[in-house]
Amino acid sequence: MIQCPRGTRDFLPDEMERRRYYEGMLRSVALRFGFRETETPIFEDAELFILRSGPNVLNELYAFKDKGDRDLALRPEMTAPAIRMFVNSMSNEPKPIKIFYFGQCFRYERPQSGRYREFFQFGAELIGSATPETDAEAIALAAAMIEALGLKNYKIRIGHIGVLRQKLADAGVPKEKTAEVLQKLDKKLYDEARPMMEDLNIGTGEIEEIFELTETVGGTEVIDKVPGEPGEYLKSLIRILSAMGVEGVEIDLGVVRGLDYYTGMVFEAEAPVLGAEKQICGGGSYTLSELFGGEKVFSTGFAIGFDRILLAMEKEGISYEQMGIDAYVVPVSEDLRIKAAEITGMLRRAGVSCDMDIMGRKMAKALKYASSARARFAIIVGKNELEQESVTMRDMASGDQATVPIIQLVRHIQG
RNA sequence: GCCGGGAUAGGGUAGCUUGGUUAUCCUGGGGGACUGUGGAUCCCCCGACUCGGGUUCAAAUCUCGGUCCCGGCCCCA
Repeated sequence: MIQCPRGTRDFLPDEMERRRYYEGMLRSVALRFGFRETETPIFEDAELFILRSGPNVLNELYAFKDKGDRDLALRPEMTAPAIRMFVNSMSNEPKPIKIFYFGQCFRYERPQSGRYREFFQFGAELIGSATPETDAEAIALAAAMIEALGLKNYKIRIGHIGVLRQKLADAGVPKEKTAEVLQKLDKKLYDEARPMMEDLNIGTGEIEEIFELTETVGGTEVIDKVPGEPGEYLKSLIRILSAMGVEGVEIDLGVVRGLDYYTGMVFEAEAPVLGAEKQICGGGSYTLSELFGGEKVFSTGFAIGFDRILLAMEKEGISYEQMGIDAYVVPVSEDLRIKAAEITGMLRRAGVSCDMDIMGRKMAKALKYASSARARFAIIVGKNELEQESVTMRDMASGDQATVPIIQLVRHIQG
């Protein structure tokens, strides 16, 4: 038996229905915020992902050559494709550009809880604007999406990469070492960061100050401790968020978001129920367009890990009620199958979701099937009722039955 | 890439320590008892030892390897 490749999944009808339901929910929230949906290819020129990434990214890239000897890669994320699309064909559109997308991404990683090799992301980008309002829009959208799904236990943490970057630069950390130091600071590996900075002749006092900055964590009141322009920026960001009704965010200057294309605000959301892989959302402001041959344009974006957030909801006990169909048509006897087909066709044309027995089952088994198909009504087509151009309509939940003229059937089902 | 735990019908499981007839039970699926009424009962049927090698008279059971799953590390655009 052939099974699905490691780290991938089949989605059976019940689960697929649930996923589509919540996906639709996210989509409608994004639309409500004035974002418009886009879609980019699942594979791209490998260059697109290699340009801005370090060796780790490369190791986990699903890259291959096609028959035309082109170097391609399955997308590991969707921000780069979105910006490529912007540079290719949207750069003359009125700003700001607000887009969102949903789709699968691929990373060759070791699967574990909430981590797959094929996984789904729901992301949004605001392109061409660099105001605090822009960042607030992104965070507010992320928060509204998480709220809409009904997740209770989550935390949004906002940082500003400019603070640490500035501090490191002032302290004399050379540009090419910055990323390395930031990486250690992100993980709070002070014992490793300290000798690294000592080697760069950074004074002990300054190292302590740097460490202190990464420890600036807490409610919005800690903003006062954030120095300089970033502090002012975060202040106005929080003010806007609060005006929009987004409360309870945390400030955490230790949020560094690993990679070095972020330029200012960065944020993450996590759901503690998930354990090791608890991050459900991440984003920030960045400039990428010039890397892909466009002008330098400021953007803010984020992505929600769809699989993870669904997992978190499950762990919180948020249950999803499966949909059923409106009606299941069952002929009483063999000679009425054509009549049943006729009624089924009529109902379907009228927009009633409707199914009928196609296995030649007897009535008892057909009703049983109707029940497992979650039909609201069974439409029993029998000789006696047909004499008055009627059928029996059975409420599957209550068992109540009524004789209904065929011409009124649609109305009865929809009412 | 590293560490640990696993894999028995579609789903959930017993058996494995101590190798030995036809691999247990529940559920599910198909048909029937019921010729015009479901989720009840009874009967019949379908359906599994993850794959490959080794030890042995004999392997679901012991052993080695592959694959996949689960938890964690690394990483996380």
